[in-house]
Amino acid sequence: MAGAGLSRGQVLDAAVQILEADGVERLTIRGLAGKLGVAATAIYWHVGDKQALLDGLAERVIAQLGEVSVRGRDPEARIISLASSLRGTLLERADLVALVHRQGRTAALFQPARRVLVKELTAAGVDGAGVALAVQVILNLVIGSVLLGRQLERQPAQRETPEELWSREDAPDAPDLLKHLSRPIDEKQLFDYTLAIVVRAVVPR
Amino acid sequence: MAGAGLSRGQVLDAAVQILEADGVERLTIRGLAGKLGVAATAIYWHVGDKQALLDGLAERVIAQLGEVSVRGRDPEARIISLASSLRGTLLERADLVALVHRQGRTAALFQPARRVLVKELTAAGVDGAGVALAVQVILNLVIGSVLLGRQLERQPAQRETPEELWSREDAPDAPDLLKHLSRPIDEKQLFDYTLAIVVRAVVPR
DNA sequence: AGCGTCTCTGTAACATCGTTACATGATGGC
DNA sequence: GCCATCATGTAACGATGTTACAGAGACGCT
Repeated sequence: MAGAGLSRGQVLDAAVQILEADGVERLTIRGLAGKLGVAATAIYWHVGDKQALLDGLAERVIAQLGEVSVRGRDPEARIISLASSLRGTLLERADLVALVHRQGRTAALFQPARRVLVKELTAAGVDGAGVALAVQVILNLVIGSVLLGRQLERQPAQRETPEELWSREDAPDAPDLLKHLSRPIDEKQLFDYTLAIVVRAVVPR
Repeated sequence: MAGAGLSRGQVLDAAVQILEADGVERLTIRGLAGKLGVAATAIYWHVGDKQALLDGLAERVIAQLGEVSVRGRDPEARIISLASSLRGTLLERADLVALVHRQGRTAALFQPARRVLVKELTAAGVDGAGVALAVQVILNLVIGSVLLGRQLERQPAQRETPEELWSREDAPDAPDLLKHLSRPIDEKQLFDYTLAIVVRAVVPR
């Protein structure tokens, strides 16, 4: 590697790999340098200190994961498909999203989706104040779902399983209720359900 | 301090203080010991390693912040007040909530609220499957809002202000829309709005 | 060719962090 | 008085982020 010369891009690439494979806490300057066959100081030369490294990663994630696609005929369907597919994309890279969040760049990550939503909602006949509000409502739903979903993925052994949290006294004369409460939650179903409610309330028809 | 003898409770108290004053990354074994006028090994004796310390903190936060109160006459108003006040309480200690989240104990933190919600929704006439779904929808709203709100608090200097994110081409012939988009978001208003939509859709009337 | 400058990399060190091995003091029961 | 348990301190290890500093290589200029 020493012969070919290092570049900022290569460093960030390797950092993303470590990040996705081992998590943030395992992303270390020395480890990154080792992966690249280089001394730690080379990292400092190309990308700066660790804060700059994380900023660079966030920037890259924002550029790569921000893109969205819309499908569907009516505004309601288009908005739902947008939010749902965005959630799916981000959930596949939930660790990267968490990094962006930690770096305080969440707003930037959602900017492309925000633009599209503005367009769709305006086309649907929502007025200025309503658009600004509705856009944020929908995006909050997405980011909330992603941040929560990440926890369920990354920590497969939640301390308490749903079964342990509920006892019979919580649902005195309703074994049916208890059964439903103890069932693990299908996050996707939950999201789709909430999304449908919100979009239906926000989009005029 | 050395004369009185140290206790696990005192250690956790001091840890909470550091946590709220300086943030997680500043919570260090040596710093904690120093604050207590004690050697680092004393911490290990009383609470174990750092993982155990964080677990203990999460446990304490869960016990203290989990409580909820409900006010209002009809089920809809009671549920809204519950969710809204829970959000307020958690937002005041958003760093502690983030810690609980990181420890994978989010479910436990919300268990008291979950119990109350189950009761309220059942009283409102929602059936088993509906209760399980509605409870989680509402709580996801709360935790999502808290996790997002924390970022806005803790990092007062978001990299991009709302004004910088929008240019005139985003709203070609609608200066009114652009004005609304550029305005900073009132998170509380946003939450109340979404909450009202969701509760109205979930509670039969 | 000689020289200087700029770019890039390595060596070595510093402070800080989590953690542990080990010794030492205190305290109370026998 | 003696010993076991409790509680704390000293000193060290390895890992981390970071920096000072030196050197290699390329390139242009005289």
